[in-house]
Amino acid sequence: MATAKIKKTYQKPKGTFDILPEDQKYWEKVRKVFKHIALGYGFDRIDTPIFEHADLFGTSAGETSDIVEKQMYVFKSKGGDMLALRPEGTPGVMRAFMENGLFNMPSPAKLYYLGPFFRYEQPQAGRYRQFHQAGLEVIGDKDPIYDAQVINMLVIAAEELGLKNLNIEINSIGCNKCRPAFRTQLVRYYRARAAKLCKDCKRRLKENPMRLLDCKEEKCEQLKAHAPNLIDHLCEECHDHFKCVLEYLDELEVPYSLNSHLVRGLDYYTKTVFELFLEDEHVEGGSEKTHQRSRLALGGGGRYDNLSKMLGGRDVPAMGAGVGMERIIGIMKRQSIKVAPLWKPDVFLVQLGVLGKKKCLKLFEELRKAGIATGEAFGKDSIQAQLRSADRAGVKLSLILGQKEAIDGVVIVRDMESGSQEAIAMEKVVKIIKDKLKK
RNA sequence: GAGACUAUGGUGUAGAGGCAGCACAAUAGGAUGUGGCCCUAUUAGCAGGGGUUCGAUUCCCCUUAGUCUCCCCA
Repeated sequence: MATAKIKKTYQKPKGTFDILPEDQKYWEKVRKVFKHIALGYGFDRIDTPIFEHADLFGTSAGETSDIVEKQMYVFKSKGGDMLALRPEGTPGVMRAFMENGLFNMPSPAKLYYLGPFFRYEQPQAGRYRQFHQAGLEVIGDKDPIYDAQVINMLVIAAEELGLKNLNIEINSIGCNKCRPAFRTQLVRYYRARAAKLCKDCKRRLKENPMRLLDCKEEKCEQLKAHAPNLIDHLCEECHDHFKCVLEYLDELEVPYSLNSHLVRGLDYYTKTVFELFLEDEHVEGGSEKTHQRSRLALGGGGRYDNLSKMLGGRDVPAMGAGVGMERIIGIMKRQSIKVAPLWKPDVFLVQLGVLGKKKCLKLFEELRKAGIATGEAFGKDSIQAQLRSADRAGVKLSLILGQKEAIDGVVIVRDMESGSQEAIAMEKVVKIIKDKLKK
């Protein structure tokens, strides 16, 4: 596909991509919808650094999480500090919240962000080493109503972008009170059957037993079926919390399904965890057409009541979510969801001769100030070439300003569809064009 | 970290062990001031390295990149 035109060492690093002009409209659309929704729910924007102290992520996500173990870009800065490109958004936002004393703002703080994140991985469908996420965080309130609202916002945003067949998978992974007991039971269950586990799970059993629940190896799946169930072991508080979340989701008519094996890979999560999926059905090309049904994760999140304390702060409950922008855009493209171009000229300015060219420069300014999208091909001097450009730009009207017209103080307005032309006095051009475009 | 497939102008493609073609796009023109259709010209390609061969873009190997699966997730 893309052919090497430049030296290999100058080419883009693996897992990165350029967002070319033709794609910008999708990005702009996603950003716009997300911002609009965030504002509609009273969220304020926050931007945190692209890199942070590596420990911030290590402590929050857990040293044995995949993200920290093998996906983080860590580097030593000149001062000797170990820094890391942010692999996700939540720790940075929580850090900013604590560091800037945002708990003194009206509580809870409702924050949103958009930006690039970095994880070292094998690139594949919708997965890059530099990717973009849009995120929401509600910090400072433990009420389950925010769990539901944040989840709902993600669904609303996806729907507004034209995505269909969305589904939330949701689970509760308990809190510091109930999870340890559950974990003990889980370990006991699996230890008795350790011989049947895949090699990854043998490791998980020692390091992070909760993750045993989302292994997809067949033999582990079989064991999972009879493993102790998280939801049966929630303490009263967690149980009630979860029940409330589900009731609120019902009230909002958010489509969801329970998934007792959803645990998510980060240590800071408590209680509610969820992922947003799109059930995508598409036809694979090739000689034998096969209907592929795939579940694509668009985003996810959960409650993280422990994070603040893990980072050495006071006890601050919080709830957050994020979506992957390239995944959303990928689906928008695959489903041919129409997005309006960012700019399309309404009129085209055609200039002829030295004097005409000069006058056009001024006329262009007036048109632009009046909010009329104006195309031009000032570099071309032949009328043919310019009209050809006008045609390709798909404008309704062309304005022709040549030597003769410049002297007479008029502009020729040509209707590109009918081919009819009329000379209009320079002073009236802007107004008349505005009227014509309205029709 | 494990595996599968792919690699021809900017894009999409054809091709054969012996001169690399087509379409689209781009650029310049087409009786000196009028677009679309059309015509002419120009620009531009076998990912990189090695091997087999008289000769390799074609066959073989390696590298790289891309796509995809597992893993994990966004």
